[in-house]
Amino acid sequence: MNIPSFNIAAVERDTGLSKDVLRMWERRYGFPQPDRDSNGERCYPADQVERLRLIKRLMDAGHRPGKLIATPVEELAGFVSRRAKARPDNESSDGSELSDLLALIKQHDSNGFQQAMQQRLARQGLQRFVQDTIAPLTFRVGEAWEDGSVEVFEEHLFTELTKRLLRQAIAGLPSGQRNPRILLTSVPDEPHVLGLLMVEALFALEGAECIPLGTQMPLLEIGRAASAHRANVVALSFSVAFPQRQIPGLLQQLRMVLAPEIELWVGGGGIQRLAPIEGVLLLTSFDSAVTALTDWRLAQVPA
Amino acid sequence: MNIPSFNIAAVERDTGLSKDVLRMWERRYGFPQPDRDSNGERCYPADQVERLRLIKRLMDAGHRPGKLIATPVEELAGFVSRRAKARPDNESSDGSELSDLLALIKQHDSNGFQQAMQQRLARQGLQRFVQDTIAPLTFRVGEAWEDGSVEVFEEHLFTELTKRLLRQAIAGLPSGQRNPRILLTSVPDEPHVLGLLMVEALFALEGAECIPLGTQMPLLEIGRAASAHRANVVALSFSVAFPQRQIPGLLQQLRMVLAPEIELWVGGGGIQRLAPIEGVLLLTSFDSAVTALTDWRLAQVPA
DNA sequence: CCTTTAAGTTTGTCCTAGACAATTAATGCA
DNA sequence: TGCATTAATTGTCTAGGACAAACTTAAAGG
Repeated sequence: MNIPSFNIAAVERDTGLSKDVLRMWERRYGFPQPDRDSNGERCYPADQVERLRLIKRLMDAGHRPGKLIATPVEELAGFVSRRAKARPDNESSDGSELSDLLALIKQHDSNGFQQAMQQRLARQGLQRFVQDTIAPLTFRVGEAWEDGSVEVFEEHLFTELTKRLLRQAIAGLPSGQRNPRILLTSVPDEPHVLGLLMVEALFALEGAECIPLGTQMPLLEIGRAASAHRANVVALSFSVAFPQRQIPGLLQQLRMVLAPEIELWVGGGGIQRLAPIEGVLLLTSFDSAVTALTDWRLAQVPA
Repeated sequence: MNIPSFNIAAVERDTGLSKDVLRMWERRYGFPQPDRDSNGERCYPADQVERLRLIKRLMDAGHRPGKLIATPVEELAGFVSRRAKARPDNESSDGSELSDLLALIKQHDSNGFQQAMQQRLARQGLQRFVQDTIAPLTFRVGEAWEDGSVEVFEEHLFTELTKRLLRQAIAGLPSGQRNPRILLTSVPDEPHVLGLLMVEALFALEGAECIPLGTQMPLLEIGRAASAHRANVVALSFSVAFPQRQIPGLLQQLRMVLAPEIELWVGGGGIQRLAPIEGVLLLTSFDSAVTALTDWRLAQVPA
């Protein structure tokens, strides 16, 4: 019947823009400009929701809302990711292989993608597979998402299939009593798990005992879990999408919640430009993660 | 230094209670009653956050907020889940085996749990493992979470380990060109994936081609994904935790977004008490899911 | 006595509009 | 050119009012 129209809660869900922001933009910029139902409540037409999603995507890519909203829709499509722009086209032989993998995703060829990845895993071994295939490929997918050449559902498919691959690979590794005990999780509002799985694979390869708790653990729960599992280390991951400004406060709070003898390691795309924090170890690369593990073991020997 | 205190956004994150609700309760019931910082903004002490989390848990178990807030903290612990109360103690031999599995989780024995589950999988086969082990165990964990005998992080551990098991089992099944093509996902704000994995296992066993897109797909994206993957069926899952009242509206919207020849199947704990919806097939049990698949195939034959 | 209908409570979400702090951009000055 | 200060931008918080949907309880009917 009537064209689907969205109430403010639905728009928040579908765009990721908070109700406060939606109302504020309407007040300040005059967009969006939803209809009102009999009850005076906002009804967003589908095309405005679509434009909002585009704007959000470009904002995540580094653009500013004021400019974006002032720009007519047609021009918006021309905006390109800052990241993608900044990176020169270093199409090494490896880069083109990654492009092939990406192409499989864009063709929605799940089986082909899985086979190609399995092959690479067998060829490279788990460690190099994580560092040289999954990590750069994830980055490429993020870029492509930003510049609009990959749809959301394609990104979801990639993530889901890659998660399965990694979990399978991890399950194949030996387990048992190992050291240190590393608890892996993320804070609330951080649902991305790929980074955690990648680092879990590396840690497990190095002989650590990994305790994967999934994502989105409330801070107080992380503290309890660490005690209950007698963890030596709590490892968190923040994706590039996580609001940067919240991270320092979160880490300080968590540091206070956590027993002092438990180390706190933090990694992921979201912490690359972060100032150092007392009592928190920032892992800016996979190599630094492995180094952290080695260092921890060295520090234990004297004791 | 100072005791960790939470601003309203942090409390929303950690409790799942929206800012609006937090402010409303304060206005109506006088609880919570946060301090104010120099800027007049709410600062929730840790103990109030803790009580809010307890209240939220009991609300999810079916209690009403008005009563809960009026009740002193000590008594709150005595409240029990309605579900758990309703169910008589039918401790069959199978029930006690499930209790053993639950006990492993409570002892934080990941390896023991994984081994026990692997054993059951081998003994029962995938279909019965899903129906007779994973499903009732998930239910038991939900109950135990409601009555407080299982911590949040224990539930997370259970979920994570079970996800791995299921994904591994699914990966072991044959794949290729099969029918029908079923796209599996969930709507935004529905992060629970276990139900989807269970039904994916069943569908895959029956020879369907499953396209897992993970959770939390915006409605418009689900429509696009269904077209792009040429799906015959879109299958959604709603957990018991999902706000019931939103479901009918969501499904109607999705039905409009979706091409009419694509079927929409919906299952999960959240739809058990739902009124029928035009053009949507409600799967209230695993058996009905398998039946739906059979019926779909029968309907295709004449064409 | 049980079932259904009607009235009354409870509860969440939405509304407006103002204030301010934190970030980012732009200016002036060395 | 590089750095410090001012200015613009932008998100989040606050307050209290309104209302509809969900749930409870009371009343009426079979």
